[in-house]
Amino acid sequence: VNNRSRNAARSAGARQVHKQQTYQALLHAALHLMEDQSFSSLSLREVTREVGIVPTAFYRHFRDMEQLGLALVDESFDSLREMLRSARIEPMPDKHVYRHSVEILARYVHTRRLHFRFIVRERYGGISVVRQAIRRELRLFVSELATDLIRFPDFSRWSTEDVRMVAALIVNAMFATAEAILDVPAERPEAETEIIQTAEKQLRLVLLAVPHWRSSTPPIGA
Amino acid sequence: VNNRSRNAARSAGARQVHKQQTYQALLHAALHLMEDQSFSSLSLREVTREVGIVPTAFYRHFRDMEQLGLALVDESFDSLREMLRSARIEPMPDKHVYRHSVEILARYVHTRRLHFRFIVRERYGGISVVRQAIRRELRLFVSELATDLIRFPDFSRWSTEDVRMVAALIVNAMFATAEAILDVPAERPEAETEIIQTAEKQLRLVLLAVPHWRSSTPPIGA
DNA sequence: TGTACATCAGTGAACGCGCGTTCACTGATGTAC
DNA sequence: TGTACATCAGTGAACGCGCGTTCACTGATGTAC
Repeated sequence: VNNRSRNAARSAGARQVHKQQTYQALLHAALHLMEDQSFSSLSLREVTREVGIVPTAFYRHFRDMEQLGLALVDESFDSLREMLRSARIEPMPDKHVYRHSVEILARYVHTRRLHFRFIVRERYGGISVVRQAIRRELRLFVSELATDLIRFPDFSRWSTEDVRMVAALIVNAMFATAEAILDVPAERPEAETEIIQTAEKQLRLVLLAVPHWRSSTPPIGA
Repeated sequence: VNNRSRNAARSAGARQVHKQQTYQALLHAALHLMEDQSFSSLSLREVTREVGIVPTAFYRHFRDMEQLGLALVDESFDSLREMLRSARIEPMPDKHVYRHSVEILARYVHTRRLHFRFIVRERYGGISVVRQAIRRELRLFVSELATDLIRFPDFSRWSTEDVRMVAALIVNAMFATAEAILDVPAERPEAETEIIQTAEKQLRLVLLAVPHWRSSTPPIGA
């Protein structure tokens, strides 16, 4: 008997499963409602209405909207990290490495549209707590990209700080590209091609400079 | 008599002057209140309360908050253009052109703090009408910078499109830098030095690539 | 397996509040002669 | 300059509305034996 109850507690019961579904529905409803508005102008009642539960049920899942916002930051950065992992794993054609990288970005912007939109929208704009959380995650994200870059021979003698500088530049360009793709009007899908071409050129330009770089604050011994 | 009335109408009467002052006070109050919140979460009543007029008096100046937002876009981009003009007019030391450019940016971020914050915050985040207006102004701003760049010998054989691509990259890095400066905590002012150094390096890196660039879509005849 | 009790996701009524907007108004400023 | 009328920035009361949050509740699911 004791065993059975322990197992029931360990594996998810019907109640737990259902709660988890509502939780996910709240996150998705919030992202979905951000089509035409920012997170800060989203109301608790709107979100619960979209999910189909009563406003007070919200408090079974989050203390307030701020906490929901933080959950969205976590979920959205999971998508970004997955993108980075794709870029690492997929075979990179030496010839078209820039094109291929930008295409991975474009693909994730489409499949994880709501997550990208959330980060782009709330990165500078929204409520303080969410903005801080995004800023923190973004710093980690830049570091992860820097770690990837440093493996390439061109960066082998670079200082950590300078690699981060390049990574930050690329991440900024990447987000501007993501925003541009998100903004392509439905009636002009061909606009995306131009955006991708521009992003590819920007990436190519930045990495073209790398072999010629000489830091103004060279590492000790240089 | 007729003359006098015409002159009175032409030169600003006391009433006109006072109305203009209230108008400016509304714009400034809105920018000021955006310290801890975005424009979309700003209420008409908050703004009039800050100015010290009754809510209904707002309608003597703007049809609604959206119109006030558009006025803020115009005013803010005037500040940005003034910055570009500074960069054109001031003598550029050949040796430290990157450092100097970034310092002009930093100076304007401080003197026009509220305008920069407004653009950075509302560029991706806020209400649609304001976002569209910023996007439009930003495209013009990129073109203006491209026109400035194209005067430099390194860009002489570049296509217009490619110069715009570089200008857009620089403007994005510039805004990321502006945001970072705006975000420097009051108790750590020395953080700004690092931000400026990074921005300078990014600018140097991008322009280092320029002489080595070969467009993948070369102009006819190349 | 069956029963008695505990848990807890979701309900529904109620609250006080700040909001945008309407309307008729006031009184200082401007205009006409 | 003086007077009579027009303009219009700002006033103040009032409205209906959606909001976040409280509270006591219900009833399906879970637990103990």
